[in-house]
Amino acid sequence: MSFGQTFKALSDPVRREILTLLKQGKLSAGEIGSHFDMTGATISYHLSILKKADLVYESKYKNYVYYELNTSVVEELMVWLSDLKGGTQE
Amino acid sequence: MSFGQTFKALSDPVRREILTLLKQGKLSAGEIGSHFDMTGATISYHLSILKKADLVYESKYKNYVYYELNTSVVEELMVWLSDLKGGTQE
DNA sequence: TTGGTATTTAGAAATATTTCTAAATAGATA
DNA sequence: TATCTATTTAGAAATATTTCTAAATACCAA
Repeated sequence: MSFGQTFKALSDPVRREILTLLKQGKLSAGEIGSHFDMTGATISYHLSILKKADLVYESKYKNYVYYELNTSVVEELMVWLSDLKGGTQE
Repeated sequence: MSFGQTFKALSDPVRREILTLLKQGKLSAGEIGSHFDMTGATISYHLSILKKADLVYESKYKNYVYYELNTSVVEELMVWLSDLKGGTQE
């Protein structure tokens, strides 16, 4: 994981919306795609960016690929931001 | 402020290092530039991105332009990330 | 005013990103 | 096996980003 990669992943509105959808729980690539007016190939591209940034992980069942939020990386970002702000609890 | 703009600003390593330098306090554009092996024009470009993202604000004194961290936007990002993770205090 | 220092703007080149269409792969079922 | 559905990969086009050099602007000081 690199902060650059993670922040870049979060800079795109489609990817932020995918992550918001995944707050609800695991979804397949197709279910995610149905929320957007884009081709499956484009959604697959965005999912690959989120995966490389470790913001999601994937699991396979039958011929579906499911994606799920990885909250631990979100926490690492919060720590970095908190440190930037100047101290953990102020 | 838009989250997209702010996350994009944070995705670049030079800009993250500038913000880290500014944890110490206010610095002029030239002082910031002296920490990098880049032209002043390039530093000015990065500062403009940080300014548009509201991550820094600037003040002028004599013929210097000083930059300072704006922590309130950092807090807004933390709130967004915290919500993504699912709840404020868990 | 003239010249000096600090910073930004303009324009160009190299590279990266986002999207599409078309083709490829993976796995399920008839 | 043959075929269908779900998803990813490849390649291309449009756009955005990052950096530079050169020029412009801003402000101070002699």
